[in-house]
Amino acid sequence: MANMKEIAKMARVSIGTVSHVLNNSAGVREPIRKRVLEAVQAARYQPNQVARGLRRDKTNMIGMIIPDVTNPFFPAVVRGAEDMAFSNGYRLILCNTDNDHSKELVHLNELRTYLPAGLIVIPSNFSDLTVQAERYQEAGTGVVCVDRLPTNWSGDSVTADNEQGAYDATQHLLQLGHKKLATITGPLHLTNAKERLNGFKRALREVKLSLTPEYVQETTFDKRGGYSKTLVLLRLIPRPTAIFAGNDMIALGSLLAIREAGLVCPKDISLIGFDDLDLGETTDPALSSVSQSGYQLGTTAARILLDRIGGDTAPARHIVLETSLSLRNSVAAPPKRPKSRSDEPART
Amino acid sequence: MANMKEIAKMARVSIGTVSHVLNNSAGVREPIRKRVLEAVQAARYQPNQVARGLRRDKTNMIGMIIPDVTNPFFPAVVRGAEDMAFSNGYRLILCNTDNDHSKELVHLNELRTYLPAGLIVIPSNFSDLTVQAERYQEAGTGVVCVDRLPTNWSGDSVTADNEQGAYDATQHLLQLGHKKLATITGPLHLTNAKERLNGFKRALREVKLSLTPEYVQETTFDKRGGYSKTLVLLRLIPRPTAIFAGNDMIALGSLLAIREAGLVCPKDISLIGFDDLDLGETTDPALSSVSQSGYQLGTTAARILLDRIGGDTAPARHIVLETSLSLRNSVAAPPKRPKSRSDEPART
DNA sequence: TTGTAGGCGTTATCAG
DNA sequence: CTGATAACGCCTACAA
Repeated sequence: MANMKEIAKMARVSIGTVSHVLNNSAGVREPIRKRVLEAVQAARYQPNQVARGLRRDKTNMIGMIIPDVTNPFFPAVVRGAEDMAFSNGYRLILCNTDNDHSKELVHLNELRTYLPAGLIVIPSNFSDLTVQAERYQEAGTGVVCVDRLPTNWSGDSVTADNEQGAYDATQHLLQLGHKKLATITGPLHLTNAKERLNGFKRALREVKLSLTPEYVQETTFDKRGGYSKTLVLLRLIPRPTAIFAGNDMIALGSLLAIREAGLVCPKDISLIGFDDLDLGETTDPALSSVSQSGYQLGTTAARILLDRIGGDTAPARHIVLETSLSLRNSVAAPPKRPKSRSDEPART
Repeated sequence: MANMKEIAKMARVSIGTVSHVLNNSAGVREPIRKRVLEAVQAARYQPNQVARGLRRDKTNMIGMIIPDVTNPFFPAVVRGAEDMAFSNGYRLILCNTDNDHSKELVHLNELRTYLPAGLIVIPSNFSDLTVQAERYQEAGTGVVCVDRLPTNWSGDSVTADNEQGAYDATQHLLQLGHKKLATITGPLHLTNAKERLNGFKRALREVKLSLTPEYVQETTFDKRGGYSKTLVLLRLIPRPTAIFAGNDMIALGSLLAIREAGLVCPKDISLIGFDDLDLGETTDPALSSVSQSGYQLGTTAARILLDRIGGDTAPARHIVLETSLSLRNSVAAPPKRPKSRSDEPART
């Protein structure tokens, strides 16, 4: 592969001049400049990014650590980050953690030796990120946290307004007349799960509805979790008439459980999710959901990083993106009359 | 960040010895070896991958070029590749092309300057890959093609047995008694789409059913394409009683169109997809599909690459992974009696 | 404005 | 078996 020395020879200039032309680091007289550029063209020369990285102590790569690309919500974030990074000349190194904080640690340590220009992280459960990020900061490498934050995170972050989104969803259910509202939350040590629960609670509080502890079920952010916890909820007496699911995967599991129990959504029970994944459109009924843009989460995170790379030293930014309610067919007013006495509160 | 020089000083040896210990490139006497390792531990030293890459003219990164992470089938491939690569000490640089071959070209050119150890590509439409790959081969960098191949691709490849999978699906429909079979294919310049069509044709040929040209619709591999082409099919007289969709996204679009047309799947019309995506489980009816493992596609591709990196110079390998039929509720026997005369063949 | 040369952190070659 | 030392390709003072 052609290198600078060859280009210099071809253009009959010194290697330093070639570098100057390529980086605009010194005013090079036009005729020479042109000669260099022509040589570059002719040889289809492209600077070796590895050598450049070594010299500059920084590469054009942005590390991205996520739980799992395979999980429908994350690819959108990745894509957003990739688009923004790419159009600014940066490439993404992608690492999966499976929500395993020790795997995250390995990636964190490893990645630093690639001299990335920055790091975008969707932290795993019980992330050590705060400690590790300091080592990056020392090297002048920015770290942006996305979607959920480790406890005590004080660096840059981009999240959705989980609390408000959950509040809106819950309020919508309340307005339809639901009184027996349940929620299936994600792991409550994740900030996004906790915030969503808080939004749910706030909406109930506002209408002075007290929270039945059994109506709050915590599980993992996946279909299986939603399925099993829904079975639990459906056995309760009185049975909830609406479920706010911590995310769409949980909601999907719920839907399956509801169907299997011989109930009909939304006639017997309303369901609303969070994330507004594409696959919510094709379920039956189509899933109502709190919409957040993973793509925008990604672009925003990359944007912040690019600013930091560009020398922005302002205090940490905490961007919170708005959510909106995406209403489809999985919500309706609660059933007028309970089907049987067993649906009534067991007040006797 | 600590470097070799510091470790050498700490262990009171030369920098060369440190390198030898770290790479086992020379038998170092145990006491010294131990001293070095202790220093490495103490300083939490990790070799700078960029410097190493420059020196070796090869990094520990594997470039991966795909159409779009956001497209449900590809993340699985990415994940498979990432897992295999990671467990062997390699990292993935991910690039999206949006099926745009000029964007693919940019990535292909750019990526080379990062001195990747290898490249995994899911080619875009009209890919120039064959030409570009030669430049990689010259540098001794392996390139593996996945899922679909550019025309004339002669390098390593990993694909599913698209032809057989399509054949199996079609045969299943035939065995249920369907005679009016339609298919909605992906872009036929993509090898996987073409092979799937070939499988479909072979199954028909085998039972001496002639192919009605209007029953073959070509479109893009997405929901919208499936939707619009299904509308076309549903207007045909006689109307097909079964549709084999080129992939699950197309099938999803089909399902929506069928529903909208007031028909019921599978009672009025059977539907079978390809890929067996997770989201096919939650549609109503649950989607039958030809199952292929994207994950395995990814791991296999990475495995080949690792072998090449390890010095394997055997002739190009063309791995074809088996598919299986994943039967759910979207297929049934054709309706016994046509609802109206218009469903009958127009033989008069 | 252009050229020269040193060095980024590693590895590899070659003496000792 | 261990230690100097010269690259790898590029950038950047600094000198001319």
